[in-house]
Amino acid sequence: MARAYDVIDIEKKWQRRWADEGTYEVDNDDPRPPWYVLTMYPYPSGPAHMGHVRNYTFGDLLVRHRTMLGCSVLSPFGFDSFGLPAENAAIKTGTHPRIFTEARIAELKESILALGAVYDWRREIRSHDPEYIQWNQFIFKKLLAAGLAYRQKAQVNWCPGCQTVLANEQVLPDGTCERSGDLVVKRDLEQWFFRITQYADELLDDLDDLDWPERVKTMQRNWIGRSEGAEFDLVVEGRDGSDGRPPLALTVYTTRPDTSYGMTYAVVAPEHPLVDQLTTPEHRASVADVRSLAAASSDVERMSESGTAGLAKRGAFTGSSVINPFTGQPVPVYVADYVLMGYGTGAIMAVPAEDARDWDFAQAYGLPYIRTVQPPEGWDEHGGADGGPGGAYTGPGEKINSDWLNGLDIPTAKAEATEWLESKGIGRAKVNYRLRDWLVSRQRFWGCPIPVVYCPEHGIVPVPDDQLPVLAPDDVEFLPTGQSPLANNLEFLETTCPICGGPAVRETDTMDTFVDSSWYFLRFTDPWDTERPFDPEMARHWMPVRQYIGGIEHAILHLLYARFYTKALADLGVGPPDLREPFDQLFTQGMIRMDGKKMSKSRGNLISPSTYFETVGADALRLFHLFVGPPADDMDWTDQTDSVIEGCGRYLDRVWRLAVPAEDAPHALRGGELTPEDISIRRATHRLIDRVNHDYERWSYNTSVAACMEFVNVVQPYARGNGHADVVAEAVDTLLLLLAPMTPHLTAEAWERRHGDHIHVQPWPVSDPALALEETVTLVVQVNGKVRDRIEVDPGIDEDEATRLALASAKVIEQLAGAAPRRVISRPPRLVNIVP
RNA sequence: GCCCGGGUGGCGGAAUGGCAGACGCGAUGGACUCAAAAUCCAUUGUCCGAAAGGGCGUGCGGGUUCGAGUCCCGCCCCGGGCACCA
Repeated sequence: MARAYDVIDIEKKWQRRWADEGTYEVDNDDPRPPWYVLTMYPYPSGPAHMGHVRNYTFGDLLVRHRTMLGCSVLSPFGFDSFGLPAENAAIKTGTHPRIFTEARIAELKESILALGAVYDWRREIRSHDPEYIQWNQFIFKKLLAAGLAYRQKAQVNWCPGCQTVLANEQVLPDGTCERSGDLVVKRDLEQWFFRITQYADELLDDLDDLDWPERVKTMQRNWIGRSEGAEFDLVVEGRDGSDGRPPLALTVYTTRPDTSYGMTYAVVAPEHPLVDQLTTPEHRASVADVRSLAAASSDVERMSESGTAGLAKRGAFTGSSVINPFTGQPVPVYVADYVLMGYGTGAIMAVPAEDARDWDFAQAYGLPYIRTVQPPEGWDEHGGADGGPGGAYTGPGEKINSDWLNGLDIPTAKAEATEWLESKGIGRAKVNYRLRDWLVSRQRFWGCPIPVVYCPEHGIVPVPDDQLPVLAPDDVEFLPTGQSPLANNLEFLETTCPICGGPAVRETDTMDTFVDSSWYFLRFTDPWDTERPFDPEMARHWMPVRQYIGGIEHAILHLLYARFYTKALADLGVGPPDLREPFDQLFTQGMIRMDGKKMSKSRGNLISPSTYFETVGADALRLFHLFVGPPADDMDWTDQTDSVIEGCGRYLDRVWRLAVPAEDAPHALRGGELTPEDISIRRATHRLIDRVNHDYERWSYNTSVAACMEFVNVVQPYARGNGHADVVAEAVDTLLLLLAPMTPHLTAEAWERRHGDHIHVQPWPVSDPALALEETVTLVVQVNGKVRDRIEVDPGIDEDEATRLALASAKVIEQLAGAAPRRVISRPPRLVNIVP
């Protein structure tokens, strides 16, 4: 489309100037108040896509707006440059991941610059740079020394197609690999973990004070999954030690100790260490079947066959019984895969009457149930999950069939039962979490090496600080062997023990890339430091990040890990001790969909921003993303989207023509006294400032754009008619300032042509409260809630006057037809409602 | 199954319990033009009406209120998250 100004040249010119002049570079001793805004650093996958554009448009708007408000705004950028795609590309093409990654970084950086988003590039961080690796490894060693990093055997996700372990988030909900589509299997490997569970309570409690979307906080709370209950021992029948054999007991965890009188059986997980001791000879075969079936099936298979039918082959009686300490009676012990070894104690007391899963299992195996909570009337006739009779009842009610607990409510009975267990010395109150320790080792090349060596004499030995960073050699072969290429590189592998100097081997695993992203925001505050990861004083100066922006897909993993790291670093003395949370406010923008699916490279439904940079320009594309709807909402990219983007370009043309009139344009502007029309334009100008301020504060950019559009609709005819020169100048300058954070190039160029200086170093406009007040207000007159008349009134009108005016309205008199109003609701100056 | 969001014109979306549909896209008509593009002006929820004007309208059914898109109760549909966590 033909444009009113030279979009491409002007955008290039200003992008160059911001870079050359260092407009958005801030020093750590900047005297202005600090304000840290950060958009999640991206994985460099090539040129920016629309999701990036949307993201960085919001971030850039904040940077420019806050700068105009007089803050020193820290706006850094970096690249989350380690990761599997680069390594897979290396396996495929033989190109070293560094070469591949740095080419992608260059492409992404170029499109970020073309968008006109501004950063202090002096602070750029790339996770694969040796300096970042060095401090990443330094922190790992700190965690290791503090016992927050440890090594243990664990089940991990293994993709046979990719010949590598996968992160949990790379396994799709159906249990397949997101890349190859192969079914992911479990493998037991010795792995490195971070002890995030040590911070479970703090991670949970501190959520309350964060200015984050409730949705994200809820997701984190669920993920941490704190549950309170009791743990207690069930003595195996005949194994109380009286016959000379050592006593044997099964420890179970429950959140419902109050239901103990309803225990009709117990269950152990197939992997439970006591299964062999519990299983009697005649049940060995069926128990072995359950165990092998459980070992061979994926989580998905286990879940898909739940319900009574599926359960039939997924459990078996062990032949043993345990004594319910509450009743003294024995109940049978089953092995079943609906109990997980990884949670609680891997064993449960089963109460079919008050637990749906136990109910299903009991139905399948013909086990009895005893209700210990009185269900509501009619429950056993039609209260079941399928609307049929019975079923587990998990609601509130009075305790029954429970001896001394009878008559109590559930919370009281829980407390009483726990106290009883404690007094008898067979159990205790116990808090459990769903949250597991963070598995950080990866059998990959393109990641940060874990800085330890293994010495036959001294075991795990951290690499001394003066030998950091441990860098991977370049001359490796990229083969899909299921091991990091490092394991086949003897030069890297073989080393000496830092303690004894004897032969030792290096760790060949690398760290999860989420480790890299767990503290990069701290490094940004002091990226030049060569003595430590960052100076705690610099972190104290800038942190916490005032506004963090990113996708909802990071609601749990990255945001939880970064919170954990911030707390751990504070405790380890690396970060400021009082910095417990990294991100003050979080904004999660909506995603862009196309044909109902998320726009992404892997789906091949990307729309490239670069074509828009070369046609309508970055400003129009930015304005579109701000205008299209609430930033938090998802948006659909459709056939009509291009028209809307062009509409944004058209609006910018109108702004341009208003701000920079063509030489041959008719100039009818006048001077002299201000007329009432002039004053009403001034009022509109000052009201616009208030509106935009209000909308910026609540992230309502679509309505602030709408307000600016309305304003041009008013000012344009005024300026073309007999407008007053001063009034037009005030209107246009204000508009340019308000638009500057949204469309930085056009406003900069227009401002320079009008004033000769730089709009982005101007102060944000301030409205005159007297002018911003409305001159007259439309009083809506309703009769019985229906609008019958509108009267222009003074904004300061009182109740009686409003009532008087309303009752005097010809329309009202007609509607009332002589009858006296029964009631008049007067809400000056906006509304009067007359009830006849 | 549980927990969040959300259902408003042809479309994207506005609306501290107080004029529903701001703003934009699209569409229709007009001005300018030899013509087109661009630009500018006007109309644009729906029904009745020549018009003035009036009726109906925010997923469905109830309720609270002088007044409900907005608050409450019960449903339906769409999107997302979690899902053997005892």
